[in-house]
Amino acid sequence: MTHANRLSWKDVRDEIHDAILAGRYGPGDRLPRDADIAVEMNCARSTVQRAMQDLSDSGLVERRRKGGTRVRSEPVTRATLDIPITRREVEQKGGRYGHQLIRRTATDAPRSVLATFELTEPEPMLRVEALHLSDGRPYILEDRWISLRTAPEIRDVDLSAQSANEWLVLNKPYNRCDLRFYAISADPQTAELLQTDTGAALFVIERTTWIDAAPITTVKAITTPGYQLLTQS
Amino acid sequence: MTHANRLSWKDVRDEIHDAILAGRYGPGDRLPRDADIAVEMNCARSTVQRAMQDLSDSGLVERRRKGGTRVRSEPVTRATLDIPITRREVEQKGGRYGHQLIRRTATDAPRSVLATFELTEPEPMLRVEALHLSDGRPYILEDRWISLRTAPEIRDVDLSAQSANEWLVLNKPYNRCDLRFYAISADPQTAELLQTDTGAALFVIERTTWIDAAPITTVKAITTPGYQLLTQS
DNA sequence: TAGTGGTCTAGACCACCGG
DNA sequence: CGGTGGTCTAGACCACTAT
Repeated sequence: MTHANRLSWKDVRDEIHDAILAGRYGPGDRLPRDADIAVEMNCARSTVQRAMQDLSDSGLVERRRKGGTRVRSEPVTRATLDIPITRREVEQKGGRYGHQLIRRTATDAPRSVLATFELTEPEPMLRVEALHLSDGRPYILEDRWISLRTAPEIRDVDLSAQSANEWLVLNKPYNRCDLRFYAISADPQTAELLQTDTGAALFVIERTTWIDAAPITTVKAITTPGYQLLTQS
Repeated sequence: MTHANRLSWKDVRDEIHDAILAGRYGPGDRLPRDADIAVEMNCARSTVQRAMQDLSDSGLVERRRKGGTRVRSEPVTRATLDIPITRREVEQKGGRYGHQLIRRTATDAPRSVLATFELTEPEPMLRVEALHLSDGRPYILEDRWISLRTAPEIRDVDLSAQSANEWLVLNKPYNRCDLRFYAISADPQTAELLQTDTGAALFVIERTTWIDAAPITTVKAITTPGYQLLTQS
């Protein structure tokens, strides 16, 4: 006779997952304590803990000390996005990457940019407008603001040789990153730069980064028509 | 004299994180084995493992058995998105939620929908077009296909009382979910339903779900102008 | 303050995969 | 095959928070 195989945390996770989906626990219901589940399933408590951590990460349950584990009452679709640096993205699609520096201006940040960074005091910044190319054709138009307090070295970087995108990724690590997605209609100037029609619907990715509370950069990346962003499968 | 405080896995993570950012390990470089780091930092190997798991989840390093831990050579911005059910989203913004069933059609899936599900055989489906409202005004227009093989019960649901969105979330759990984001120009019909102008730039969220290999639903959610999707902070 | 999840430890064995 | 990460265990203590 063979004894039962040892349970893995994924087995525990799936069992609890199925129990919730089967309706044995409804939204808001409290699950048994980890320790009790461990006894019931004949495994160590840390194995249950590992399973619960995963269920919590994926948004199915919520855990609180003393409060126990509860099924999330408001279900969400939770997904992970990977946004590569633009050069890498172009090359992975089989294109030849290039970029053009359009304009480079040192100036104080306008109010809208300060608001994005959650700042109230004036901040000296470098504004960089650049175009990323795939096989010589426009791919992404970026309008970027970089804090000269947090990243003064950017003054001495030749941004026509290396895109601000890449320099920052390699030299200015961040702690916090906010993303924002939406659609805009191409204004005449944008349309011309992206070689498309005025009024075309364009997908926009805004990214803002900080190191601790210090602002690093905020960028509005305006993509060409047809661009799609996919989740990791 | 007090002895040094015990290290937490976050301390270990931050230390390694900083070492990478400071350039002590460059893209593609191999880090020491977990066991060595544990000795060096005077903690258990499992603590290092926990720290590394986090760094791996966040995309900074890649780990392989026998191959060791390496700094990811192509940096990515990794972010987590929470997409709530529409009713909840509207209510959270302080709006009054409503929805209208526009059309409901049982038919075989067209080729484009089959392709989305990665199917080659014909599949009977229910197509549901509906409008989500906030304070009586259009909020999201959804064009949804539901597999009648996987979710036959949907035939008997009154979709004017409960949106397909909510019924599915509560009754048809999924295993796999693909998301896709892009922008479109409003065609005349869409513009009328969303009470906006033809040609307006609209942000679109496409979501496709499966249970194991079986298709459940695919939905194209067309948002009203100005809609933005944000990451969790 | 007591109950629950969160973490650390030390040791063991397993699973994967590069050489 | 051997080296490395992945996981399990049993036990201990800590940290948060509901009651």
